[in-house]
Amino acid sequence: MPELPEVEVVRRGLQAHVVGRRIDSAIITGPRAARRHLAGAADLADRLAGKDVTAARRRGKYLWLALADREGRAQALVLHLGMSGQLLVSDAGTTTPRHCHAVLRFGDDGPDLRFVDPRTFGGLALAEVDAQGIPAPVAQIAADPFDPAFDQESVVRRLKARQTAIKRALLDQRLVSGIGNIYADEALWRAALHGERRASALTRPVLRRVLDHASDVMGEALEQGGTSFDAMYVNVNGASGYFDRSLNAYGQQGRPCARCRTPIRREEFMNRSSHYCPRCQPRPRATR
DNA sequence: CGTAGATCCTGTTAGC
DNA sequence: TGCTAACAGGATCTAC
Repeated sequence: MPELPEVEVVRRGLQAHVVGRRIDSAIITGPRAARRHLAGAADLADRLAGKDVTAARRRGKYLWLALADREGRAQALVLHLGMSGQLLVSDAGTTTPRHCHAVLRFGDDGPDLRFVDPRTFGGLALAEVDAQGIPAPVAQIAADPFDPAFDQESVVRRLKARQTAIKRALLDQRLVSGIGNIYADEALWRAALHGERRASALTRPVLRRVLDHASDVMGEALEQGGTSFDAMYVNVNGASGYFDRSLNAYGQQGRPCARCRTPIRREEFMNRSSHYCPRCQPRPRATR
């Protein structure tokens, strides 16, 4: 599932293959893909035509293409991959894949950009940007750990005020962005913390540690994902090698914990799976 | 406002 | 072999 490292791999692909080109036309076929663009799919396609792509940026799991019109006015095409979104750079003649909901065509002879998303949790929207170039829908998203503006002490302060489970807080994109279920479980395993521990009850050093682990695990995934990135195929699965080799908790139920050999457990939490070592990460007492 | 749970969706896989 | 049910989870909406 695309979390920060996978989305960053896609951003780099957009940087390499889309930035500096002028959009000639757009075709938006999936109504759900444009649901965040309130004026509708046809309006979105109209407004994209003729725009220059000036940058490919990211905050957490949100991607956007910075756009400039003929007068140089800035806007942004915000892209979210959801659960299953992919951005493919492919020649216009090639077969359109199943679940392709949007195509950008460019004024040059280069390849198209296609948005493919079977589960349709992702989407595109045109947005206004602020003075820093941040699109309106991204404004309430917190900095991710790789953002120069990331302020760990501020996140720790806010975590100390949260009465909710630490895992839920880590997944709240308004607190710290980029972390999804996989990396939350991995960070909690590394920090030897059960995800249902109350955030406010953890000490500041422990909170710093879990944030550091989240940053580390995503950085390591990015290193591996970045190397297997195919030049012409911008694929959210670029980091899949990481999933095969380096996970200690996520999807490891029944396998021995790498620290203590106790079998990893899987439980339902927040309508999704949580994976943890029952010995290294003991469940909190029934205080919550 | 903070918190918690339900919901959207379809390809893949496990199990009978 | 073929079918069904469970499973995957990011973001948003609603209710309390």
